[in-house]
Amino acid sequence: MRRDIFQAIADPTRRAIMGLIAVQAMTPNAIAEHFNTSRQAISKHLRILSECELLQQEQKGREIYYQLEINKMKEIDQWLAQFKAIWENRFNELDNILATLKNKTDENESTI
Amino acid sequence: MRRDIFQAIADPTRRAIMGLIAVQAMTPNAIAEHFNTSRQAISKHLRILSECELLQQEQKGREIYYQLEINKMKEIDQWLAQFKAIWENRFNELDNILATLKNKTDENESTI
DNA sequence: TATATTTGCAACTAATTGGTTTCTTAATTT
DNA sequence: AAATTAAGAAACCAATTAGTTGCAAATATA
Repeated sequence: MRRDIFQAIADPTRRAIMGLIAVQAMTPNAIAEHFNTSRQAISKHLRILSECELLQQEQKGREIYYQLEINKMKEIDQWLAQFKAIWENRFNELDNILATLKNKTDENESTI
Repeated sequence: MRRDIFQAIADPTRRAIMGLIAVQAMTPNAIAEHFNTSRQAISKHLRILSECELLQQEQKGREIYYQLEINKMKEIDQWLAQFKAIWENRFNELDNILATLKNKTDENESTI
């Protein structure tokens, strides 16, 4: 049952939960009200997110407020960086091609 | 069998495949040599990636060269943007607090 | 033409997943 | 003190998943 953050975000309900508690901490019951599934199902999702260290929790009486541990999300960004490097590089290459084409056009224009 | 890009990247083998063919196109056999699993298993992963529109393929004789469709990866970046906005915002807030603290210190120093 | 190679597809299996129901614990309210 | 509320845990179920084995189609080579 080794879980990682990529498995955590694979489920659409979990992604929705993450969006919900990204800014504001919420209790499991409050979260469950936003979905069609049972509180227990949400509770299991919260446990999975928790195992991935994606949650902060604060107990207040018998309520537990969960909030997204936003710093953990940087791990996805870091993984994505290798691909971002490629698409930005290709964009720059395209940029160079366009610039070269433009220069050639300018040269042609100057000979008119 | 509705697949999305988040499910595609949930599997560690698939993420490894993606890293492998991000820069250079490769055949299924060549990809499979990098892993402990069978060629058929890799083939299934490629099919899943394909269904998520994460692959470009080019047939050359009886070989098929697969390459990552890097533009599709931007979808993850777009989803991540909402969280990035939060962590950058919090960083700026921290920045402001530090700046305020520094100003106060400067004021105190000027009264010495 | 016969054989070998590359690949995809279908059927099957074991493990995992997301969900439900039921139960327990702990904290509040009446 | 009794009833209610919030939440986690365990047992179970249907669906999905990642993998295997076996096979068929297409291309290349002898």
